[in-house]
Amino acid sequence: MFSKACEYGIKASIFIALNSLEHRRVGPKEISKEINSPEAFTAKILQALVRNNIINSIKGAHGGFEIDKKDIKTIMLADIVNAIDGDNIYKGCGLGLQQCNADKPCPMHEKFKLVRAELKNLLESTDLESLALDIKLGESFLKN
Amino acid sequence: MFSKACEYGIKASIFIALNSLEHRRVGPKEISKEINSPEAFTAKILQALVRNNIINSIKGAHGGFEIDKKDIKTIMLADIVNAIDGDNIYKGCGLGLQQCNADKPCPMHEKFKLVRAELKNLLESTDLESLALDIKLGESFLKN
DNA sequence: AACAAAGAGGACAATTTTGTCCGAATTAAA
DNA sequence: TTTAATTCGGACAAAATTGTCCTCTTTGTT
Ligand code: FES
Ligand code: FES
Repeated sequence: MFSKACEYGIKASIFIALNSLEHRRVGPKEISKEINSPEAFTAKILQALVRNNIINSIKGAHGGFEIDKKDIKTIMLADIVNAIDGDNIYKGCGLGLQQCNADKPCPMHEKFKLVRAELKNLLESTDLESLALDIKLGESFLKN
Repeated sequence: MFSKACEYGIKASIFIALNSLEHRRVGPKEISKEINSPEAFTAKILQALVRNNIINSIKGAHGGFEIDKKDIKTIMLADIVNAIDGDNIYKGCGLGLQQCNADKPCPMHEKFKLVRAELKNLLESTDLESLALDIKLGESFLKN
């Protein structure tokens, strides 16, 4: 469904949000440990999230990654997916036609667009804060 | 969403079904032309579909690929996806946890399982015949 | 029997994705 | 001002996916 990079990006963002709610900065080492991902690769993805203004980085000693507290509830999963995997999952044809076009649809178009719309709605309506709070309450987990 | 191999496999199966309804066998050359896919790679995927008993192949002169007419309405998209991409899209965790487990769910679990169920339903309830007939009626297309 | 027209299968190549490493730049603290 | 902790960026490596090519086998036709 999502690329590995995107999965790591989402989980990392949630973990950073969780910590930012408690004014803690975290680095790639701690993040990759908590989300069970390769450290160096995760660091690359964090860089991409920084470039896309989803998370902030503070360089130097006592640095790390954080998210402005006020932004945590306005950052949606869709923002992260878009930054890493692009918008193909929202807009692309399920059978890989060059463009999904209702005027010249692929055989799956009518049914597929419903699934795609539901996925889009999920991603656009889910914010980082609610996901972080679920973790905090022990109702969900970032690794198993 | 699906791998390229799976996209080609679905489109090829629909095209073969369409022709089998009219008692025509088709080969990789014609198939790849009609679904706009690389010929040799498509041939590989066709082999896999044969091994999975989704399509039949007839070797030798006047050979080609076909689907038993009586099977066309009972072969579901899910069968093809399963044969090529496996069942991860139905059963796997959206955030890549080793297993989707409601007792130790990832943060997306509750919402994601709904999308996944809808996708599963789509694939399990859509048969090759209906897709082939749509093409025949000019209501959908295998390339653009 | 010989030939031609197919699919089967294995080896290989290109591309993309995933992952690693290391040096440079930045910053706080001693 | 030195040092240590940290992110940044580029080069590199490994693995998976996508794609190509060539030979073998099978089978209908002559
Ligand atoms: S054309 Fe394929 S999903 Fe719309
Ligand atoms: S645990 Fe992630 S989708 Fe179920």
